[in-house]
Amino acid sequence: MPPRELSAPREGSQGRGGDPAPVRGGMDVTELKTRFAQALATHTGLELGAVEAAIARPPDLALGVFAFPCFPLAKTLRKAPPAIAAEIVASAQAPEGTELVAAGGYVNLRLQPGILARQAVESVQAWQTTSRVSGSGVGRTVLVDYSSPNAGKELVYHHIRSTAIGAALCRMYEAAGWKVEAVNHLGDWGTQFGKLILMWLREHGMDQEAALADLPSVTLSTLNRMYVGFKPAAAEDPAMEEEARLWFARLEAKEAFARTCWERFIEVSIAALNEVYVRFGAKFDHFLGESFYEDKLEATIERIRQAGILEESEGAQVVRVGDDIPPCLIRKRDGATLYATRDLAAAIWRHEHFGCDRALYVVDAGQSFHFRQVFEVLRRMGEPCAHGCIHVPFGLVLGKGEDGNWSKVSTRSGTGAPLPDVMDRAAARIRETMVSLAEKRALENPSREQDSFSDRELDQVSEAIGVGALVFNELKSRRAADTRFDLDSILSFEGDTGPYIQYAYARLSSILRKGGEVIAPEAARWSLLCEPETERVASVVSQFPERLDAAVEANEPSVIAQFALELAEAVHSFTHHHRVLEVDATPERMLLVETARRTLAKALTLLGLTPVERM
RNA sequence: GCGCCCGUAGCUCAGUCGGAUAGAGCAACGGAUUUCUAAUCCGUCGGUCGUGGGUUCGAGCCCCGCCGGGCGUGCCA
Repeated sequence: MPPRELSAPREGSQGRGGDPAPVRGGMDVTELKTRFAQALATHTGLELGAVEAAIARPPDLALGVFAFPCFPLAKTLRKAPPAIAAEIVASAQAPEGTELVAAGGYVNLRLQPGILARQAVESVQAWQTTSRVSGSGVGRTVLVDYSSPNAGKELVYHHIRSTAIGAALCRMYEAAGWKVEAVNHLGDWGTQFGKLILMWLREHGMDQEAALADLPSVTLSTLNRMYVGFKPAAAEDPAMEEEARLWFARLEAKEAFARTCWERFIEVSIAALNEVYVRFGAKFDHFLGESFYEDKLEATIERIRQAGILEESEGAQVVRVGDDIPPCLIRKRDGATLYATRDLAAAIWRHEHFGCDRALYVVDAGQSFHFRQVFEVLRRMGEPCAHGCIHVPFGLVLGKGEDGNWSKVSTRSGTGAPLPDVMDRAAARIRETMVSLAEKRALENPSREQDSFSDRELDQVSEAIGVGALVFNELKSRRAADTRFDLDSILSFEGDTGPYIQYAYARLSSILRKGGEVIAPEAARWSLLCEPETERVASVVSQFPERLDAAVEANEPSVIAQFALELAEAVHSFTHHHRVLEVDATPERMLLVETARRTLAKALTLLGLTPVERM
């Protein structure tokens, strides 16, 4: 029985050269917020923490960078909020480089021209030198269990969801200072391997020696062919079902022939998986499949028994986990163990070997129930790993059916198609677009010098944009939402898409290429970076660390995806409104362009997209 | 039946700790190219935030009821 069936799979930055100058004398965003809070606290008699918690961001950057609502004070002070705001502004001292403005019931903190840009530049320099965007996770370890497909089968499109989310989470945690252990809980055990062994034997006339000798020729498509072929073959010869079960029993008994075949099948599967994983930068520190825990199950059950929570119920062994949900099945009536048993053994083993503070299970929302049970059993066992276990659920990948309605995975809509094939198709479509666009440009503007691409570059760029577009589509919405597979809108250069962000990055890169050297921040005339479009870029850039922290705490890659979109929009607006090269403010604008570019590259990389210099 | 998730513009979605006029993209319509990539930008149109109560100075957000949809629910994984 395959673990985690189709509908339920478990599933570099390119900064420019040049050493960033050391940051000094600057004030980053959080520091500024604290100073603002201090100024307010002394004049309101409120606790610093309470003030800091109340501070919000105004809806419009023109109002300021921070806002303090005075409404809650109205009752105690017995004054109208606008009057309170006016009083605070009159008496409190604004931090250096800022001014306080009363607006309605709010006290807003406004920055002097260019301060925002300076903050952005210094913020990026700070995280660039430590190569970590935020330090909130330093000293802690997180284990991320993701992708976790069945061995012996090809990845199909919907596997992209767990893989993209999990891989992004790994990089996000790393960027926040965590030590990350990425684990692939491969479905590498069960009767399906009895079927594969039997099929392989049949293909060699039931001659074990011949079958063994031919093992090196096994590829993923061999496995796939046998997997698909078993059902029709067994329909003709019903005895095969029993034979397959027998072969799995021999595998469990470590019988040499079965074991050797199985090892080769797993080896081929992992190699094939890695070929796909590398295309979205998914990496695993450990492939620890279900088979790995087989010899640890009895000890796990013994531990449950010793905790005094194992009960007999209707012939099975169970643990009661609450009044509102059914008990967690540990051992079936026939003595066999279950999915939950393996997850319990895995949770305990992993915690003992990796010492992780947090363990994420990036598995679809359909298995919420299962994880609730497993985590509750761990808690009742008194296992220390229990409190750090977090199920990170996500919605379905929907495809458009022939009737035009969105529905679950199916081969026809493309969501059940092999994942590498879809990636190839996406890359090919981007390649076509690039070529036809180049032709169009040459026609419309024959005098202008056009970028030309070698075949190799064209391949690399279209791969990065095409695959990146697929990944971005899976990450841009909240995990809980279902995503929709519609290649046309995914690959569009317009709207909330990967290519739109890539284009912003390529534009910035192009400007930097043509602009040459970037000045040191110490030499910058900050007040020249004061237009609304310029400040918008600076504002978004300077929010990166806090947004990353929020994303990590919520285990939500979409927070980073939305951030990347916001930054891309700000960048497009900026480059459209303001010339960077050959103007008075060129040195300063170049500095901002470089800062935005580095930030965009980092955000894209966190999500699993490869930034492209030209497109 | 019970549990979990979801319901925001015609469509797809954001909306942070409850805070200022609920924001984007697509679609539709109208503009912008002597300009570093127009794969872009700017504007117009479009909302009883499913619904009825409650808490609050203030609710898309919190609480309760109802309606609609999805997923799950004892020997699969």
